Amino acid sequence: MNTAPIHKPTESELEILQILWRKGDCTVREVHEILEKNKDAGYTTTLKLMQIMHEKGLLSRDTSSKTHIYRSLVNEQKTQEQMLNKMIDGVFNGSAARLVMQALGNHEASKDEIDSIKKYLDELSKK
Amino acid sequence: MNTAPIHKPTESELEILQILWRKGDCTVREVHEILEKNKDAGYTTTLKLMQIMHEKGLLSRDTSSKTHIYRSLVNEQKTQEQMLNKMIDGVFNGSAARLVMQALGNHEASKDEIDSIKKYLDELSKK
DNA sequence: ATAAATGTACGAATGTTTTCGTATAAACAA
DNA sequence: TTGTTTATACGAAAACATTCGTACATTTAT
Repeated sequence: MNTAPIHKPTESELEILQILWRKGDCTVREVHEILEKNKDAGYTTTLKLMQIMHEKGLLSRDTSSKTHIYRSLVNEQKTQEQMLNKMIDGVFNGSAARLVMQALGNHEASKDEIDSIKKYLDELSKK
Repeated sequence: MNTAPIHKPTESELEILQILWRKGDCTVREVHEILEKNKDAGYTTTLKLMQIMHEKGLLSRDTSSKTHIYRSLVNEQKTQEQMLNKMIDGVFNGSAARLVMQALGNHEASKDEIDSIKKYLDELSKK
């Protein structure tokens, strides 16, 4: 037990979390500027979203200076895990294998990727 | 190009689609009875949901008899594909391999599953 | 024939997420 | 100093999604 994911993040919240996971701590403006590239929303929308996420306990923030700095409180791996499991159970009839094949089939995995997966599978087999 | 997914299905809609994918064409009652096992909602809720899905073009229906029969108009594979791609790009930084490993690591894949994935990977390698 | 069961239609309440306008304060530049 | 830019706060509208009640029609059983 590590992070407490009482609220599962919404779609928009996930976009923000992703930015924070990649970039580390950010101001609202920094997040907004990245968001803007793919999306079309006002600054106060992003602000509000992040404030709500803070209320929900998804983000912490440092308010010691005027410009607040936000940090993700939810673990990237855990979140990935949750979403995947949900998807496997819900959409792939509980078969991780089917999900894996679907993923690899489409996403044009590179040779290196395939090799690393094979290696990983060998490890799993041993156990 | 096959199915036209103008609206991406919501969570509830996905539950219904899954039933239709598994069972084939169904009446509202059939869907509802399955839904009820995991969920707690009234019959008319399911009805309304399916009517809306029909409006959206997610389902077709045969109204020739009093009891309407619904059919999914969206392709299971395509939908899985869409959801996966979104997840890979959005949550796994574009790396199918990372998703795959995460999926296999947690979901306690069986020996058979692992073998079938290996076989699949070998096929992919050849190309 | 009539009552009970089963069905659809549909409006409307509820709940949730997303978006934005406006107020206000602080920092900054002229 | 005074205006401009850059922040936060926050209420409330707008957009969706979910749930249910009620009306009404059609079967079905008595």
